[in-house]
Amino acid sequence: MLEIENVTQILRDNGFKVTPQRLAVYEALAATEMHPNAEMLYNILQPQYPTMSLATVYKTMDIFAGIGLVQILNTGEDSFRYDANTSSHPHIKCICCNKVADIFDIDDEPLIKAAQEKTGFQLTGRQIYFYGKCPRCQKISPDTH
Amino acid sequence: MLEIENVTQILRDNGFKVTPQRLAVYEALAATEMHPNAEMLYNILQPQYPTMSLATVYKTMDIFAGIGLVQILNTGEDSFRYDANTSSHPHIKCICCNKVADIFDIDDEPLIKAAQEKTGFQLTGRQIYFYGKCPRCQKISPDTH
DNA sequence: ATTGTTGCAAACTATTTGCAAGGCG
DNA sequence: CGCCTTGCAAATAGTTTGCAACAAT
Repeated sequence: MLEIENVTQILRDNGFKVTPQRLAVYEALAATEMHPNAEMLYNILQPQYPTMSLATVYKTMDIFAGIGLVQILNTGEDSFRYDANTSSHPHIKCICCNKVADIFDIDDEPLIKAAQEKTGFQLTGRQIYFYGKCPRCQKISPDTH
Repeated sequence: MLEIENVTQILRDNGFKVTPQRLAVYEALAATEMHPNAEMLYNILQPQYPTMSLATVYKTMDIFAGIGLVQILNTGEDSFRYDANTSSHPHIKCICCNKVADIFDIDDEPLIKAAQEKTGFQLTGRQIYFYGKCPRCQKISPDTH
């Protein structure tokens, strides 16, 4: 969730060129809450950037992930999703509508500390995913699942 | 981590036939702690079951996951890993040697409860992955990462 | 001017599927 | 014996790569 100037700066600092495509990809990701995968991003960008290619989206996300501008989510689907919020927050996915949401303001420190102590690992990251039925889907189809 | 008789029973109860391949796949998975992906399982089984095909491993894991005999792990690799222990325990992966280990006896209830309250979801499952450097790799290459 | 980037198409890889032969119930 | 399963090969889908034209520095 950075300003374009900051994205520009971070790209330059890491030896990458600043291109309209890269900024557009970042803006599109930062502007949505849907945690899109590469194809969703490509479809979002298509109208404004008709020559944008899926390969560019992938290459861009690869670079962004490498320099800490985005994080990659594995919710168990066949494709990766992306999040412009790089803080290590848990995510939750509705098993009915497939929406992926953030969970902020939840204290996972005790769990992390316990994991570190139990395993002796030097922890560098984590991914926490919850699955269930969202409030909306509970109303629509209360019985399924 | 069930006995073969139990696996047999569960397959039958769910209307699936009991075949040597299915039992072999289950045994191979239950016997290892490496959290293998389909290809690793295939390679493990190959010597004893030379006609075993990768497709059979995939189909079998699909059935097993469906009837709760295995769980599928997404550690962020390009392939899924499998675990014969279907309890919802966290996993930890070494970013150096890529080993995936279980974390047992860790209390994730508070986090789950908090997630449920924050989101209003009816939770049905979760996946918790930690990443870092294992004790062994810390000794071998203390500086990297 | 140099070097990195784009965008197309082709390559690649994990997984799934169609189908004929075979095996379980 | 009927139907499900196997195992091969082909298909599929997400992602990556090669490369020539192009653009950022």
